[in-house]
Amino acid sequence: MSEAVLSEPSAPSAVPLTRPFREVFAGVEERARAVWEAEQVDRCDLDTPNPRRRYVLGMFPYPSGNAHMGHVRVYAISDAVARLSRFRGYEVLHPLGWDAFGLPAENAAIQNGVDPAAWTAENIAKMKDGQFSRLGLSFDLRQEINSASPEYYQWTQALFQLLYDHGLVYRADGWVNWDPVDQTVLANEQVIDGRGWRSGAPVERRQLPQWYIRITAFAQALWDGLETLRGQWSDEAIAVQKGWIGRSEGVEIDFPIVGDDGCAIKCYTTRADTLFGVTSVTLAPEHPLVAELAAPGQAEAVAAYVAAATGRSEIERETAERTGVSLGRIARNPVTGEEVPILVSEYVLGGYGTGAIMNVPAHDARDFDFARRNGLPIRQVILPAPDAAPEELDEAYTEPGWMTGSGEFDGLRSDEARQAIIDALVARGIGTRRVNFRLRDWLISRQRYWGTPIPMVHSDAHGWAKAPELPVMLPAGADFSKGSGQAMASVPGFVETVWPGTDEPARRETDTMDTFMCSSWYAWRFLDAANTAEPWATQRAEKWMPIDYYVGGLEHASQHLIYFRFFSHFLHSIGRTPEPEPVRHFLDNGLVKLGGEKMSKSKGNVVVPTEAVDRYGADALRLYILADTPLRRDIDWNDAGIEGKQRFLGQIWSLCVSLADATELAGQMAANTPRERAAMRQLARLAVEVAADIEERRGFHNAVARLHSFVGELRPLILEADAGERPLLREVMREFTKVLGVFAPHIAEMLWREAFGGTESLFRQPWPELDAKWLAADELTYSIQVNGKLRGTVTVTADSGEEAVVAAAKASDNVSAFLGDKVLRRVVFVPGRLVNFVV
RNA sequence: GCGGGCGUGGUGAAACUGGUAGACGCGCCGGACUCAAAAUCCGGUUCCGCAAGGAGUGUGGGUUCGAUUCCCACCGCCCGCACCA
Repeated sequence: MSEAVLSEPSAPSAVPLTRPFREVFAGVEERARAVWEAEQVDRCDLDTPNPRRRYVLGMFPYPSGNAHMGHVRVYAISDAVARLSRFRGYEVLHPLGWDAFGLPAENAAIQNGVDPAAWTAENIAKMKDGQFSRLGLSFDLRQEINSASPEYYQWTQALFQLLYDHGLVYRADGWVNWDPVDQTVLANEQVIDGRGWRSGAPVERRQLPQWYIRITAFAQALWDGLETLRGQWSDEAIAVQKGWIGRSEGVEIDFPIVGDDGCAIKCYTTRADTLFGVTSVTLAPEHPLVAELAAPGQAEAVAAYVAAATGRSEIERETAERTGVSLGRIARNPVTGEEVPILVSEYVLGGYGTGAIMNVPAHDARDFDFARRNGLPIRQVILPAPDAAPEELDEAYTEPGWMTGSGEFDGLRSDEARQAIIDALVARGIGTRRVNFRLRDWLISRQRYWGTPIPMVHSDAHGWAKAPELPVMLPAGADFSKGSGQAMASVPGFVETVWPGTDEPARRETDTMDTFMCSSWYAWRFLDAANTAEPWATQRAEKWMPIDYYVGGLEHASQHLIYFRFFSHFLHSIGRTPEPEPVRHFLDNGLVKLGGEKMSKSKGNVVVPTEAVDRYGADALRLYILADTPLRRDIDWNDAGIEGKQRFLGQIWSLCVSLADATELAGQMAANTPRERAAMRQLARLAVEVAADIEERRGFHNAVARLHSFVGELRPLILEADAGERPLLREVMREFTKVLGVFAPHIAEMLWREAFGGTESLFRQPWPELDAKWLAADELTYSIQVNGKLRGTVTVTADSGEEAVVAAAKASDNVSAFLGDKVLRRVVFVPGRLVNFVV
């Protein structure tokens, strides 16, 4: 084998060009990487004066220790964008970092007694040096970050305190999602179908004091910002965000309590048009007035109901029957004056709106069930047609319609009546227009060790204060035997401290932050990873933010991207980043599956990237993973597919090698023969379309298809070329290596140098820019239709006008036969495309 | 239930603003090279038909000279959220 020769970087001419590619690819790739390393080709100048700049970022990985195909897909995409951008004259920031806090490291510590920091460092080394490094990704590792290092998390802590200073952090006693297996509190986004997202255990509800970030302060801004992303984010990604933010417009209505002057229950509704159909008012079990309002005779039943409901898990409550208990009190409908009972039921959510609702069984499916079950009246106030009569309902009528039984509003369309009723309520001071969001504040406390310590101290006398010195170091030597929540407290000397500015005793917070805190601001840290004075210099953010292309899975659209956007909006509001939105183009990629199933170790259906690299090479792997399947769809792994890509690279290899000995072109690329002109046209189109496929159309798979087409067109030209044509064809293939390099950088670099005599890296070269004339064909093929049916084609010179084309079309055999002696009614002429005769 | 995506050959898919449906890949078939095989290369590959021709993008309708693309109704699949009043 030739590896011995190949691995010697000072002997570039030693690449055995005449050997078949599949025998030498490993050496070619190794050598290309050695060259890039030696020449520092992947460096980014963060202070560049170049006005053309691009920030290309793949979501940073969790260092599990094993690179998987999902990583390959993300970085094959980001690297293609990065390399194309460099060719096109941009200074490109394309960094790599590690999302290094999180549960697996801690679980390893608990189970095997290893130090989470050591475990994590080892995994990072494994992934970086043994796995990612073999893919030929153009990262500038001078910007590498590790979110679990004190150099990083001191700034996570500083930003937490900055949020605190702006009133965006608070501590509250609240109902939280408690994961009984992982022994921690979970954010709403981490509860999936009522179960913990990692443990899968049914989540319990507990009331505990926790730290929250007031992301709801930016709910409207986050909602509005989505419209600015249209066309740059997929509709699906925007829809997921909208679902989480969940904006709705409605009205809060006061329902006075009979016999309790001045006390009223506020109910939120988006359906003010149904106000005359209210037959009860229902409070959530968590509603603060429940215990106070319960009539003496009902107090015991109410207390029992509330206790049962609040003790149940989310999943139990969601599937529960629509039971309810009367409080024994009466509310008055503020417009009709009618008296309706007040109940408590667990299907009313305590955390949304006012925690109390008005029940309109006739026009809300849930209220309909509730009324049926609890013997409440059902009163129809909206009819499906203006002349319909109210009738016994089998189910709630929730569509718009025409008003009835609603006093002065009868006969109006319900959507008009809604506004009229709201106006009347507002005018009489018993209602307030109100916008509500589903988005909740972000609970960031975690009863875990392996995370960023929350930099706060507490004293019974003074309450809470920011820890005065950062970082608050995560203490080494934790004892995990009493559970994760106690691990930090177990380290002697950690908890005990003093109240800032005094020598009075105080205690440190022992919770850590949700790891989504780390990933909410990492994009800014890449801009200034070595800064010890501040998390980043503002002028760097001015220069590089927002991210131009952000690559990652759609599964992060609900959590990470909400928090990330929140941080960006906040940072923008205080002048630390130039635009509110952090990401221009979000390239959301699908999964890599095997046999239609998600790859997983437990199923044993994993294709390991390093093994694929061993067998086929990184270039073939990267080319394959971008080919055939559109960006957003899931790939179903297929060995034959990657074999095909290796074969394709072999064809390119031998084709380029066959031209290596042609005379170097002197002067401009001028084409005189038909073969030369054809080659120039192919190259011109390839360069333009591949760039557009990637930058504008997200069509990576179409870009790869174009490479195949190009090679298919060029091969016969090269094989048939005479000696006079070979220099130009050599030059065309030399330019082609740039396009190839976007996807398969190793082979491209080596062909550029070894076959075509490049002296400086391929990736320092400009993108092929050819005269616009090569984009225009000199002949055009028109399709000829008769009555919309294809009857033939005709090829004419490109400068032919309508008359000439129509004449040629009429004359062609097949067409004239179909036209016969029929009367020509109309001729449709589409320039450059077709002629349609209507007879 | 609500929101989003999507239905095209044996298969992954393409068709950018309505204009030659199936580019490109995989597979399959045939051929060359070979004692043979592998590898490689060349050709073919929507369906019916010998052909001329006809049919064809989930189903039914519509708009149009012309519809995979636009509109209406329906069927089916996938994903996300899910008692948000």
